[in-house]
Amino acid sequence: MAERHRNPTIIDVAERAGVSKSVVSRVVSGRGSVGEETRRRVLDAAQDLGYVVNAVARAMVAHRTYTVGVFVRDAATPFYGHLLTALQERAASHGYRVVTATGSGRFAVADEHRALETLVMLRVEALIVCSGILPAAQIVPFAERLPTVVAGRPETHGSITSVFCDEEEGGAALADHVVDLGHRNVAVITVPVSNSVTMGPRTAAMARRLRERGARVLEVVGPHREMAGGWATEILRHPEITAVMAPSDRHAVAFLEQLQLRNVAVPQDLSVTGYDGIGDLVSPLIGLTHWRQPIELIGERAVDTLVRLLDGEQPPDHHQALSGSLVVGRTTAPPTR
Amino acid sequence: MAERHRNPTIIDVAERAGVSKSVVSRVVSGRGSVGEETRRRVLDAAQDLGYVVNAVARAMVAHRTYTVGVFVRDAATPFYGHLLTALQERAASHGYRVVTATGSGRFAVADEHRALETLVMLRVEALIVCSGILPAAQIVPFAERLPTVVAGRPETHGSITSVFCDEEEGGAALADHVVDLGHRNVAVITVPVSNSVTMGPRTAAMARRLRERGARVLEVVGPHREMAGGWATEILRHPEITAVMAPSDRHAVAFLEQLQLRNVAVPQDLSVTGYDGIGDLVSPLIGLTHWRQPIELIGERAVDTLVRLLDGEQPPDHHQALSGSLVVGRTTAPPTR
DNA sequence: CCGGAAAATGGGAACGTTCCACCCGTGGAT
DNA sequence: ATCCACGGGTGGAACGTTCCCATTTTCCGG
Repeated sequence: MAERHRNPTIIDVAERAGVSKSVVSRVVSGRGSVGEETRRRVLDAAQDLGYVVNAVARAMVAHRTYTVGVFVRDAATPFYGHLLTALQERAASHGYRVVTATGSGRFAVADEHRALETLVMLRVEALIVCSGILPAAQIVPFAERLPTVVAGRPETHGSITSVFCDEEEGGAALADHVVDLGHRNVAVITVPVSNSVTMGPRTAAMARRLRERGARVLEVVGPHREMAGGWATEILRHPEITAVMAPSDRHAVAFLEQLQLRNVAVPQDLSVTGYDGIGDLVSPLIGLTHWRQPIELIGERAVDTLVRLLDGEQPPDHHQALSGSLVVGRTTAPPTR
Repeated sequence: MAERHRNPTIIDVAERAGVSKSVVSRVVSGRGSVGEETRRRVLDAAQDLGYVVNAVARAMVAHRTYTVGVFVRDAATPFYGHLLTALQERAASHGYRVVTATGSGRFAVADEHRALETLVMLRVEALIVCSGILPAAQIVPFAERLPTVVAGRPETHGSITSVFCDEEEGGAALADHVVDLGHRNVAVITVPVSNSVTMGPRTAAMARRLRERGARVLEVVGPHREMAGGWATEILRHPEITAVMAPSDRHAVAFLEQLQLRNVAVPQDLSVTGYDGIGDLVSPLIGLTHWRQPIELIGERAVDTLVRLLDGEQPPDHHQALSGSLVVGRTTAPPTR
């Protein structure tokens, strides 16, 4: 099935209006000149028949789809959800459509490769990759084929342009904030770089700066948020710890839940920091101290850069590092012990 | 520009493999029989040339795009973000791709019409409309053209199938919960039906059930979350009010923020309820009492129904009302006065 | 060793546009 | 009167597939 009533074509309209298909094409595509009277007849005929241009046929002959492909590993997370929306809107304002391909929930390289391949099949004109995980090696073959921008994380490979928020800066700023408050024994929930190109460097930066400033650091390895209970147990075993730095807002929230269950008061007993700045949803009410990434800006810049590449221009910079900002909430305070 | 190096075609592959284009077509599309040795040669040639099937050309001749169009008014809200993700994943599991069209931020009917028209241009095979606002009259002309499912809200128009979560049930259940706790003076932040097909009925149901159960109801009209300060001022002017019911989780959170600013303790001074169940992000930590809609299930059902329609079957039901569930958190308690 | 079915291959039309080359009047400049 | 430019119009090729039909090759039983 699924072969519905055939859509009217340019030829049907031409017949009804008593002109050739060329004229109809010129009317609907807006290029070339057509007599006023004829134009009106064509428009009427199109209206009567319910004619709508077929973008598929148009794309085929024009060799252009006005579509950019977005690969996002997990659109369900708020960070990527926001980013996706920003990309979509900005692309639309440039006259491009967005097709999204998602990797599988499980981390399967083959699967992600297939998702990217699908985008190529669809003849997207450019690629935006949003994934803190997909390794550069996977992206390069596609980047050689299509203009590609990696959004939300730095990417050092030569042929790829990336738009991101400097992780060092954020990690260091948060660490400074914590040390400035007077904390000397801090736990950092670290994520191996091999696990996330974003969270790895940022937690590394936190730990480094903490140490530079003379604080003692307890590193708790914790990529998965489900392990928050484990972090809590381990951290609370060290009573000297007065502050905990999480690799993301979501990690921080998961950890806060655990503290709530254990009746640990925040920020009296323990200060907690996050990272990302996902939405106004959590922040104001919970008042999480965090480093805010300008998600919308990242999305806009990524699309703008891509459009420039599509127009044959060189992007101003291969690595566009944007600045975030420190948001001081109510989950951090001077230590009480 | 934007006319990059031409992609290799089936013919290039055929030449290199020393066969006709028909053979290549059969190999890459998997239909028809090809000799083992030949198949290998073709595959090798394709690999060498970096050939990837052109879905545009394929769609043109097959009259199928394997694409469904999703119209969502504002993808940035968590509710629709979740729904979108669910739709995307379910569609993928059926072999369909998803193209999203977004209405403008401002409420402009013309704009939304154009967004839907774009989807028709792209020859999506079916339509999923996610919008608590777009009126049925706007949808009908498209629904007559393409199989259409409205997701997330009831739709009474005959030719449209809808998958939603019964608003009456949720509103009533929440009202029962509040009355059962002993509240007798309750404020409901209502939304006019003209403003939202979902929030209107649900707040109406809340108010009705409250009255049926003998409670006094103060209706505060408040479609926009930015007005939360106003609601707080008005409600706090009525000291007899001990509970407040919001039309959505986001409204509830905005209201909670205001209460926090005014040092009103929840649930001691005031009980608060939400509606939607957006993500595990807010709920566990804030512990908002709310009616949970099965967002993923709505998405899955919507896609499944659409696929059935595409296969020429009749959907089991024009209006698929799903059940939500009451989530009792820590923002509601018996009144203390 | 032959007939014939089955498997493998090739050629061409079709899909719905756009674009190009061309044609036909009309009217102003030469 | 002739020429040319130009607005307005026509028909056909091309885009990259798939599918149908014709043709060739293979293989098997008699």
